[in-house]
Amino acid sequence: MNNGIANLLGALSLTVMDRIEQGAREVVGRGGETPAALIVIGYGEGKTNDKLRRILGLSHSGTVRLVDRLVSDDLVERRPGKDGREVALYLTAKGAAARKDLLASRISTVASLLDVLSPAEAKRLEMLMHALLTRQDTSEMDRFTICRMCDVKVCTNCPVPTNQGKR
Amino acid sequence: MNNGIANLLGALSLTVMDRIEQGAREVVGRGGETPAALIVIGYGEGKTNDKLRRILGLSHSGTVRLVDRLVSDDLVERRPGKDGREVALYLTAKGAAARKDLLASRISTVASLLDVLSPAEAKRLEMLMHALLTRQDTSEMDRFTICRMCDVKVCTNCPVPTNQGKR
DNA sequence: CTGAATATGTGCGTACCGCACATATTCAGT
DNA sequence: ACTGAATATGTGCGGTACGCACATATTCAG
Repeated sequence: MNNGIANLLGALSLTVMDRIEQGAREVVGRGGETPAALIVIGYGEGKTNDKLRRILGLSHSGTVRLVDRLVSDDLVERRPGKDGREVALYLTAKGAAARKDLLASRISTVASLLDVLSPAEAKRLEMLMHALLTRQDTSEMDRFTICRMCDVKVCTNCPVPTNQGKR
Repeated sequence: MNNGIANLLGALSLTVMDRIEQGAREVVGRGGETPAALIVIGYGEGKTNDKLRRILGLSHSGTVRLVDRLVSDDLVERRPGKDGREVALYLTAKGAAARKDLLASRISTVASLLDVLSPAEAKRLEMLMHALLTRQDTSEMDRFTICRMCDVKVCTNCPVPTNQGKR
């Protein structure tokens, strides 16, 4: 009977995402999965269109149009990939800057919610969230999708299983 | 320096909302704020269009079109309100059933994520989340917006401040 | 009784995304 | 080497979700 806790986690997650999305929209002027795409592309440069698609959980055409928007905003470049079929996605200088702002906005937004906790409480919460994520079954919970907005600079000791390899 | 914790909470919130939204789309066949609207309308029957708008954080016209969709799906009825200008929104029988499914889907989805925690861990997490929400400054964190997807049936001891009055 | 405030509805445009289809490249098997 | 399957991308088309500006109807304050 975790229903009360589930409701709490649902409400908390809703407000956290409301705030993150609002901040992201202010930074890049776009919504949906577009901000996440910018972060994912910068996470591993030269990423292919199809890998991006799977991480974001979008359809193929949706991803192409998303990249179209990023290119028209001068945030992303399409370069020829190793394989003649592939497209390699790279951030422009403007895109890298926007990505940096995006990550900073996300962290500061969420951190401001956490400020009401004492250091000891924050530490306990951290351990519980860490355990919660570590113990999930990764086969159905794709780690790149979970981490698609993460700032690896501040994420020491990532709890999501098998997050070592770049692939 | 809550940055590591902030990143964890961001990642957790993202996956929680991913799952809730996916379940909601399967239940009502719609996305965006439409599922939340169904829950909010059922939360206090006879709600006016404008109150719904403020809770969902949408524009006026966006709310009108959202209600149009709910009406065309036979989930909501527009009845004349007390004030001649107002419209009173009511759930149809189909709408009430869909709302119930929506809430059940949300709770079971989140609860399945929580199943990896021991009862003691879950209790600790509950207390921390409760404190986190209770201590927020409600003036900028509208409580109805936070709770717009909550199931009041399972939310005993709601942490969001001044949640007693209906207004 | 007149103007302001409130509440709703509409025309129009846009962002975001999926389905079906077309095209180009690579790979496996005979 | 050649043919079909698999892979990766792009496009036509449509639908959903939403905002801005405007129009309309009702209520309220002076």
